[in-house]
Amino acid sequence: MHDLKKLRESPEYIKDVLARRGVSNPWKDWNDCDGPFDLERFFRLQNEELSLLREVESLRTRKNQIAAEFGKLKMAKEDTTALAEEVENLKVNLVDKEAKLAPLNAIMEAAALRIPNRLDDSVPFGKSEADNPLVREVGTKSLFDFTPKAHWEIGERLGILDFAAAAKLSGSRFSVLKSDGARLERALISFMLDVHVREHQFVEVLAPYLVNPKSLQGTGQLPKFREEVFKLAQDDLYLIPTAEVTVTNLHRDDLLEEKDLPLKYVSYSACFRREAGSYGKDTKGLIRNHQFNKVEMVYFTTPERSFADLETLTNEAEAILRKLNVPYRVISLCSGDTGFSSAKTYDLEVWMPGENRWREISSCSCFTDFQARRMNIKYKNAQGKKELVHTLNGSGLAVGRLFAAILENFQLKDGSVSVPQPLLTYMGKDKITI
RNA sequence: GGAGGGGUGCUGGAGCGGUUGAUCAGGCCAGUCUCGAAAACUGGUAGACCUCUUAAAGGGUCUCGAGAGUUCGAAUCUCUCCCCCUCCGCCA
Repeated sequence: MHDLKKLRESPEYIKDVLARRGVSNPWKDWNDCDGPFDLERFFRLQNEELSLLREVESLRTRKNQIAAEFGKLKMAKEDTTALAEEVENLKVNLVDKEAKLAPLNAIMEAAALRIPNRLDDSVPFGKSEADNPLVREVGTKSLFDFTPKAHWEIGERLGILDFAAAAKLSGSRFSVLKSDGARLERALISFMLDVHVREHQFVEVLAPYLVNPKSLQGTGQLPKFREEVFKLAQDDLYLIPTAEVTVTNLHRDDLLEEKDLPLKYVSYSACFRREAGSYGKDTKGLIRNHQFNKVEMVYFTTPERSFADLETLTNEAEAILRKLNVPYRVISLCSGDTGFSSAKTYDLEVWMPGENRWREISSCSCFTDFQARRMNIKYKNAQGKKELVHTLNGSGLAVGRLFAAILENFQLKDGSVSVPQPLLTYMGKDKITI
């Protein structure tokens, strides 16, 4: 969420925010307000809201004065009928004005929640993922003297992936891991957590998978991505789409100390996404499941260093791929492809020889103060002043996709898969065979 | 699920319906003292928003778990909801 005062005082600011994203009307698809909503209406309602607020406040001022005088008169046993009469008329007016103001407040807040974060100057302009510039490519793609298979073929043949069983249990876009598959998944989770905790000084967190709507709003999943999250209707609870939600909300309404920043957390969690609107896309394998495992990294930092921290965070995610020797590339998301709450995002993509394409495996973003403002997360700076923190997060990494990348990159001609060296102690073997 | 207790500022803890945004203590910050520190003493210590000013200061509104109500006036009374704690039952 943006600073409301800034939005009001500077139409130029909001126009700049939108222009950077190439968005002309952030409310285009907004259906919960009566009638079309655009910038013009936004500013008009803002003015109405403000003048109404001033009226309400001055009426309340008088009301409070009357109450105080009333008390004094009562104490002195003097006549209060004149005041009683005045306040009675005043209240009729006040109630009327307040009744007009409340819905206006609500609609303006909802409108403000739909304005995306301001992109950093370094974010390249572009329309779609086709315009994302390559930052670097690391590792070399293996040469196969056979046609490499897709991970679902390898996995099913080895008996470590069972999509038929998953369909029986739950439906499409789920997976069942068995034997060395289950163990590999667990190995990857442990390995990544260990690297981040031991080598990158993260604090490990294990948090609930069910959260209240307020937590989802804090990180910006609501109201914008309502369609994406699973909701438990009876309880007003939601399944987290990422551990970013729980970990970032850990410090909601907190006041942090500057000396403790950056605070670095890493959390494993299962993640749940409805994947509405992606029917028929990536229906096979582990790439796009309703439930998947992910190790997530979160930073709470200062405005001065947040973009430098984004480089560090990205590098920390990359470290996993370098250690495993999986070829990958880093791309910088262009304006059209950067997420709603993010000011700048790097994506990590791994090479999938079976599919002959790159696949996103991590997304590292700097949210500036966009999330912190909604969550009211501040820190005391050197001058003792309270200031909003900056938040960052990145996958470190998506486990299912990494699982798939390992099967595809380290598959052998005989259908077995060699286990990368760092995973040997976790797997207890160097090869997955039938 | 049953019975009971409780939610107040950074923390603890007060608060007959009337200058109580809130006594007091602790913490924290600053100052005095000191070579320095401790102790002692003095002062300061909520946030959001509106308004005013070049700025500082000032004025105003709202906030005592959340929401609604009673009243001229609510932290204080009423209702609903949420959360926490204790005991019993059930349970991984």
